Amino acid sequence: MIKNLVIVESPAKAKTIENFLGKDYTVKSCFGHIRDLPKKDISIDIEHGFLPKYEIPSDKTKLVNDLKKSAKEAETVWLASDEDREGEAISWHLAEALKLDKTKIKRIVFHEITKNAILEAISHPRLINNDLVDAQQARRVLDRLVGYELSPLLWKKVRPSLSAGRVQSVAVRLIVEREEEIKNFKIVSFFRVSGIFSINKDGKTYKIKAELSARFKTKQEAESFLKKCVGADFVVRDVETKPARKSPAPPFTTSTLQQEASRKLGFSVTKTMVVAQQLYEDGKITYMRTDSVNLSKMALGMAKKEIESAFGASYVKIRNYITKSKGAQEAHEAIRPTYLNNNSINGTKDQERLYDLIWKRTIASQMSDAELEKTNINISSKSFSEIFVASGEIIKFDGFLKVYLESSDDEDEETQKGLLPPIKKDDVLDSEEITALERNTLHPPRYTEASLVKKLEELGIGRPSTYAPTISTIQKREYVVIETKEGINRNYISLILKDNKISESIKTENTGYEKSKLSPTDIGVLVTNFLTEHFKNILDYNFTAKVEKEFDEIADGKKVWNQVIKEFYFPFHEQINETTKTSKKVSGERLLGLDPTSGKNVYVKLGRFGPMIQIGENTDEEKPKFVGLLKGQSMDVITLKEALALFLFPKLLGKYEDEDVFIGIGRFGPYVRHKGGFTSLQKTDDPLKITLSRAIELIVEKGLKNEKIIIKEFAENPDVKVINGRYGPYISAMKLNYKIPKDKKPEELTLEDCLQIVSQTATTSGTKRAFGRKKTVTPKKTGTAKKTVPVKKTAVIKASSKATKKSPK
DNA sequence: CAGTGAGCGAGCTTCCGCTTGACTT
Repeated sequence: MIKNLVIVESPAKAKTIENFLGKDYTVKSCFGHIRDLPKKDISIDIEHGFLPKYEIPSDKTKLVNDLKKSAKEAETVWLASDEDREGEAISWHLAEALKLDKTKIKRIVFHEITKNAILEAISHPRLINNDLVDAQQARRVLDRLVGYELSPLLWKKVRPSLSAGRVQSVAVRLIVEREEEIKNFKIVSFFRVSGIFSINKDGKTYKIKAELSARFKTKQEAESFLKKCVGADFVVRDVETKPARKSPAPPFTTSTLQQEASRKLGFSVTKTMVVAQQLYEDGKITYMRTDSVNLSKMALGMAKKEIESAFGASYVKIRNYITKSKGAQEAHEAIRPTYLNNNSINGTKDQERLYDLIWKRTIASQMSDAELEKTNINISSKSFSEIFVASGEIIKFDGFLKVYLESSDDEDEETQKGLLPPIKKDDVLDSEEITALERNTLHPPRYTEASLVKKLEELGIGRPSTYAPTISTIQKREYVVIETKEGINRNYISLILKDNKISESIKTENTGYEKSKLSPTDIGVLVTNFLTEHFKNILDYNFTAKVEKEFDEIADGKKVWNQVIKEFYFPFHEQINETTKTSKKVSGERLLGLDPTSGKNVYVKLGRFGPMIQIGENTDEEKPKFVGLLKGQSMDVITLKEALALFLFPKLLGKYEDEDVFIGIGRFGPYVRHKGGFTSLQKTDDPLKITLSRAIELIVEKGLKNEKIIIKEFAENPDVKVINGRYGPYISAMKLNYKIPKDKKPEELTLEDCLQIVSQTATTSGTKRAFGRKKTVTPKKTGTAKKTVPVKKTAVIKASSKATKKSPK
């Protein structure tokens, strides 16, 4: 018998809370939302006040039934989902789906998982806030309407299976526009002058590096300046010293954790979240999806104690940080170690490194400012009006810098700063060397995953739980790719004045190298241009901020949710209708020139399967010739020559083992064909330049790999094999696959062992079942949804090639 | 897995935000 049932969102949280509450309370988790709009269609009754048709997804029915049973037994059901819009809606859905008796419900909230906070919450229950629930419904319905009306339009006008939405389309737009800026960026070169000066004092020689305050546009100007420096006097005009302070960064939120883990550890945003989830489930850190910079009183107390004992009381400064980000809902604490006295943990390397980062950031956030002293030495001359400046910085008190300094995205070359020599006003300096180097202005940097998250957060677009998935989605849709751009070698002029002589030389530098940056694909550009042309309002960077304001008004009871949706929807739907009618299909078609052999037009355009080259017209009697673009080629810049080169495939390279070796370009990119077998080229292989010996290498490699796939075969029974699959070894018997028990070594299995495993799996119903490739079964009647069912062992189902066209990947 | 791209038409694709395992060959 359950007296009190407490429902929280996360199972890890449930476990912790149960310990605080004692045996009169049973704590269960609902694993986030338990109901949603079905995926198959729009599921909103537009005519009747935009009534959403919710359903419990199939993978949640078991869970909901279990909760329903417990709730029935319980005297009181405590709905303890998070205190934000989504959390309130989760409580409401629970009340509805579990058919809870209103008198049994108590809604409670807490922002930190401490005994006091929980007990405090229990003593102050409230009712479900229906205004807040309505605000969530408005959010949900708006996103569904936008997503499910824009996407089908793209299927018609651009390409099937594409998608658009309030968040993802703006994310892609940011990347497309940045690329456009880079394309239009005009590189300007200039000359930067710096000098090395020296002085003898008290028997010692001091050297000092200073940079000229002015820059020169041309070589002539730089050269004439250097000429003025020949034999010039250099005097210290003044020495400015001023104190400065640096404050620590606030504790981590999801977004700042992703940024710092990317800059300091090189993690992708997904990797950061996976590792953080592991730490959370181990009880090592607090919840990792949060937009709050707040720390609990208990955490502040622990931080104070920890800093005092490690560094002394002068290093402590307890601070209250205030969230600056737009639309923050602050249902949780900042991300911090659960126990701040653990300055390290035992775990995987990644876990240890991420924990270390979180620990340092949290501790530093409660430490004193660093105190600095900045010094500028200005050096002038009678021979010219410009000034050389040497800057130095010394740390008077390190404060938080003892443990942590936030990294920055800026890639500017940092000037070396440190202690300057003891130089005073009116000191006379000798010039050792003065150089003028040609520099170039840099285009704005492409986004990294993490800097895109930062930008989205600034715009108030997306939530902590969606940053990583959004970045995955726009890559899955092939709107953007993550690439490392190799820099280009560029020559630059160097002028050096030394021993009263000016020498000129040409040097080379590598510039423009960018690692793992986001850039748009042809499809990304076309879709973004299409959407910004016809749906300027949705693609507007402030669209989310605007609707969020309305959601807030709904939450405050000042507006009615479906009225807000109505005002948005009808004009939007009209835009959809209008565009459907008037807009042509988008193909990005561009005429490249004439094909010299046939005299026909050569076009580049977006086809059903991606960018392609077409020779001839669709209307021609003879079918046009087609070929897909290679990876790395873009519709935007491809030339006629490059396009025509693609039609040389499949190309005969030579012979290997008496059989022809061909290079071709297929559905999955460039390949080698030999003896009827296909092998994909590696990313680094250029199909236009590949040699026969490299192709043979690939064929041999593939052969070796295939040998390794089969671990064991049995002559007595060819139907049974032990195979090394993508997800580890398994047994294949009579076309069905079986897991190998953990205590058995795959390479030592005998035929008898295998058959025993097969028979045991077959007879044990429930948990252990044979698994096989999922087949899609077409229902007899139209109108019913397609179902995916695993192949049953008893039924003899022949695999038809059509049914397996969905390859898993 | 491997040479598609017109057009016919059925059937399918798609959103954002909460949460974790289950599952893949």
